[in-house]
Amino acid sequence: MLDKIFDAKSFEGNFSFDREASTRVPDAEPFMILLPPPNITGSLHIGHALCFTLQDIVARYKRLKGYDVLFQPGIDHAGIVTQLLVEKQIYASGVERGALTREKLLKEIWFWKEDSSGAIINQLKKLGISCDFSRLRFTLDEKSKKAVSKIFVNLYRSGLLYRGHRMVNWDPLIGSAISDLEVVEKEIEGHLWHIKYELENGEDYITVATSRPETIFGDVAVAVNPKDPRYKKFVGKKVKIPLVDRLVPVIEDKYADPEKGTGAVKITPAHDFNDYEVGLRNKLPVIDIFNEKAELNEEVPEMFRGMGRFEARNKVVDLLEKKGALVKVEDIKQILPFGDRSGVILEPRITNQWFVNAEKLARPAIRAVKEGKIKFIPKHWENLYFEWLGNIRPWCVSRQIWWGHRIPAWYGPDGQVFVAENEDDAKKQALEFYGKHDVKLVQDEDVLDTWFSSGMWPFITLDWPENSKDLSRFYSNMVVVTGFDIIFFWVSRMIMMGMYAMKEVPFKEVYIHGLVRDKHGNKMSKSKGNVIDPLVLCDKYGADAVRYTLAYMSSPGRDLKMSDRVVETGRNFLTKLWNVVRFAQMNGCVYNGSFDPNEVTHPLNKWIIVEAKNTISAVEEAYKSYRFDDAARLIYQGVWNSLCDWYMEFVKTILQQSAFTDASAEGYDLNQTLLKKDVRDTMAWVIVQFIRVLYPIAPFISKKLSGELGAVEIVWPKLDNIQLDSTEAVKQVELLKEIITSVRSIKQSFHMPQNEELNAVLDGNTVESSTFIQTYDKIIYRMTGVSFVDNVAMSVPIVLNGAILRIGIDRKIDVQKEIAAFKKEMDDCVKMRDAALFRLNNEDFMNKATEEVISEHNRRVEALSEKISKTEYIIRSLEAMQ
RNA sequence: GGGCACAUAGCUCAGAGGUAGAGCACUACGUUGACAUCGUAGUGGUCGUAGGUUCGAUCCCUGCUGUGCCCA
Repeated sequence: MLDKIFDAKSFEGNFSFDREASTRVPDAEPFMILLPPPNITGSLHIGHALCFTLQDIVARYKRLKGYDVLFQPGIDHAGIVTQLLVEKQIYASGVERGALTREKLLKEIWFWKEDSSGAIINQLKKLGISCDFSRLRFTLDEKSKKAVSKIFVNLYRSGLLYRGHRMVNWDPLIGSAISDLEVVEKEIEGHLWHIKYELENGEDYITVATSRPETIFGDVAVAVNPKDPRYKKFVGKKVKIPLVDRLVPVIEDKYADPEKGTGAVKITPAHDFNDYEVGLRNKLPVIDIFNEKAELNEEVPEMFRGMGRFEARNKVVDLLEKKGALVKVEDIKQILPFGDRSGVILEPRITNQWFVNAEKLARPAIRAVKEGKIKFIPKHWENLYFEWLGNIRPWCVSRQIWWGHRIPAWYGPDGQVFVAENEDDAKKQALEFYGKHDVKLVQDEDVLDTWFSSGMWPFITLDWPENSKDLSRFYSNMVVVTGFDIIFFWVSRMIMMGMYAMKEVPFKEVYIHGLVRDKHGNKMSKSKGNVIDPLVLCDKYGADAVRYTLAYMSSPGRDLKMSDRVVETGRNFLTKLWNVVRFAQMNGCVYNGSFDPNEVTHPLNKWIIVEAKNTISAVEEAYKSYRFDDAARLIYQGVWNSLCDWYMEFVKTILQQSAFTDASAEGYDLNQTLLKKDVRDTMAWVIVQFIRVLYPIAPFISKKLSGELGAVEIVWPKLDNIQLDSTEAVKQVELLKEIITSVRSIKQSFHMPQNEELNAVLDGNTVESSTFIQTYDKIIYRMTGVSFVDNVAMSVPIVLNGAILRIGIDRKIDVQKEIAAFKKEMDDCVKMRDAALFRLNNEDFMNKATEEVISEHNRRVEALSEKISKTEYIIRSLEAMQ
C-alpha cells in the first residue's frame, strides 16, 4: 500500500533507466536523438532541463512505440570558456602568468573535465534523462580527434578550407581570433574627438573626427569624399599626424561620409574593417600598432609602448589638447563589438588564420531545408536558418588557444605547410616536397573552433570514418531538439558538415523549443540573480514534477515563464495520481492482464473506458506532433476530470457495498460480486493506461505506480481492438453529471450544507427515468444527498437536457429570485436559439454551409427550444405560487 | 531601416472559420475512509485596433498600435 503522503524523494532515487536506454532492438525501425552536449564548464541550468526533458520524452515515447532508439549523450570540451576558467583557477593558485605551459594547462583541464562530466552525468540521471550512457562521447576524445583531422584534411584538399592573412575579430583578453557569431554588438556612450591634422607646409589644416584617437599612430591616410567640395583643395596634399609628425596623404574615397563627423576620416587599415578595405582600394601600407593583448607596440613613440588601448587613448587626448590639436569633443552613441565570452571590446586584427569556405558548404545545406528533407518545428525558424546561411562569410576556424582539436597542419623551416591526418603523413609529404629526410616539421600551435567539431557530431558519434553498422542505420534518422540561438552555432553546421561528409542530411526534424525566463519574463542570468537551478527544483518537488511542468508549459513558439510556483501544478497533479492509485489499492484493484475492456456491461465502465481510449489516442497525436503541452494537459484532464471527479466518485457506491464474495455465505449477491470485479478491473486498467502514456513525461512515478498496480512493464496501450458502443452510456453519464452538478449548485445558492438530504422527482422524456433512477439512485444519493420519490410538495425545478428535476425544498423559497434566474437562463437560450435560427433562415447559409454544420444548427435549435419551453413552463408554475 | 514572432479572464497560457477554455488567483461553503499538494459551487473576457474576404471572423488577409527577438 502506498504511503499517505506523496514524496518524490522516497522513490525517484530507486530507479535507473540504464538498461532500457542501452537496449537495442535490431529488427525495429531506427531512431536516434542527439543530446546537445553540455559544456564541461558548469552545471546544468533550467534551459538544459527543458531541452533534455523534451528529448527524453521523445526518446521514451519512441521506445514505447517499438522503435530502436539510440539516445546519444555527449559532453562538450568548450574550448575558449573552459580554458579561461581553468587558467583563472591556476593563476589564482599562485602560478605566474607566463609560467604556465601548454602541457600543464592541458593536464589541469583534463582533471577538470573528469570532475565536471561526472557531475553532469549525475545531474542528467537525476532528471531522468534516459540516454545511453554506455555510449557517452566527449568532443575531444580519440575517436573525435581522428574524425576531425580527417575532415580537416578532406576540406583542405577539396579547397574548402585554406589558410589566409586576413582581418578577423580578435579578442584581446583571450588572445585569439573568434568567429562572427561570437561577436556581440552593443551600443555604448562614446565620444568623437575632432583633431587638427596640419598640412605639410603648416599653412592650413584639416579636421578629422575619430572615436579612437589612440590609433593615430597607425594612420596611413586621411580620406575625404570625392563629392565633398570642402576638401577638394586638400586632396593629393600631405598632412602631419599630430604627436608623431609622420606625413600621410589626403585621399579621396567614397567611404568618407560628408555627413558624419567632419567629413574627413583618418584611415588605419590595421585596426578597422572599413579602413582595411579603403587601404586595399588605395594601396595603402598597413601599420599594426597593437600586440595580441591590444597593447601598443614598438610602432608607436616610446612613451606609449606597452600601454593598453584605453590608457593610451586618454594619454593621446591629453597631449593633443596640450598641443592645441584638439578642436572639440562630441558625445556620441556608438555600436561596438564585444567578445561573447570575454566581454571585452574586440579589436579587428590582421593575422594568419584558417578559414572554411562556408558559403560553398552552405548551398547544399540550404537546399536540404528548401526541399523539405529537413523540417523545422515550428516552421518559421527556417527563415532564421536561411537568413544566416544565405549571408554567411568565410568562417575563421582557428583559435589561438591550447584547449581543443590541434590543427592538423605542419610547417617546414621555410613555412611550407603540410596538412595531414597525422605527423607521419605530414613527414611523408615533406619528404616528397623537399626531397630529403630529417626536415624538421612544427605543428600549427592553434586549435580549432569548438563548433567545427560539433558540426560533425551526428557522424562522429556513430564512429565515422569507420563504416559502422550504426552509422548507416541511424544517420539521417535523427531528431535534434534545441533552442533557437543554437540554429546558427550548431544546427546549421551539422547540416553543412553532414551534407559535405555524408552527402545526406543528418536528421529530418529540428524541434526548436522556447527560452526559459523568470516569472516576469526576463532572461535568466547569474548577474541578475534570477536563475533557477533545476536540481534545486527537483529536490523540492521531484524530478517528475519539474519534467511535467516543463512539458506542460512548452507551447510551440513560446517562451516559458518559470517559477517555483508553477511547478506546483505538476507536483499537485502527480499527488493526485498517487492518490488515485492509493484509492485503487484500498479497493482491491489490481491490473488484470487478461481483462477485456470489450466485455464490460455497466454503462459507467463503458463510459470511462471510452473516455480513456479517446484521451490516449489524442495524447498519441500530441506526442507525434511534438505537442508536449497538449500531451500533459490531456492526461491531466483524463485523470483529474474524468477519472477522479466522476468515475471514482460514481463507483464508490459499487465498490463499498458489502456484497459477500463467498457464494456460500448468506446475503451473497452474484450480480454485485461480478459488477464489483468489473469495476475493479476497469479502474485498474484505466489507471494503468493513463500511467503508461504519462511515462515519457514522468517516468519515475509512472514506474512506481504502475508497479504498485501490478503492471510492472510499461508498454504503449493497444486500444485498436476496443470496439465498445458507448453511445447510450455517454448519454446516461452526461445526464447523471448534469443532475449532480445542478443539485449541488442549487444547494449552494440556498446556502444549504452539501450533505443535506433532499427528495426529488425526475420527469424524463429522453431517458427512461425509472430505469435511470434504478441504476443511479445510490450514486446520486451519495454524491448529492438526493433521494428519488414519487412526489414532492414544495420544489425547486431544474431544467436538464432532456428532463426536469424537481428538488423538494421545504424551506421558504424566494420565488421572485427564482423566477428572475430562470428568466435570465431562458433569455440566454433564446438568444442562442435565435442566432441559430437566423442562420437557418438565411438562404446563403443554407446554400453554402456544410451539411454537418446545418444539421448541428438544427439539433441546437431543437435542444434549445425544448429547454426554453420547459423553462417557460417552470416560470409559469412559479408565478402561480405567488 | 529589413525580417520574424506575439497580443484571448487579474496572472500564466491553450484554442477552433459556426455556443469563448484550462491552471493559478479571487468569492462562498466544506475535513464522511484516495487526496487540504484536497473537494463543491461561483465571480471574471466586445479574444489589441481599423478595414477587407466570407452566409458567418476572435480565427483568414491588409493597415495601425504595442511587446519581444534576429539582422543591418
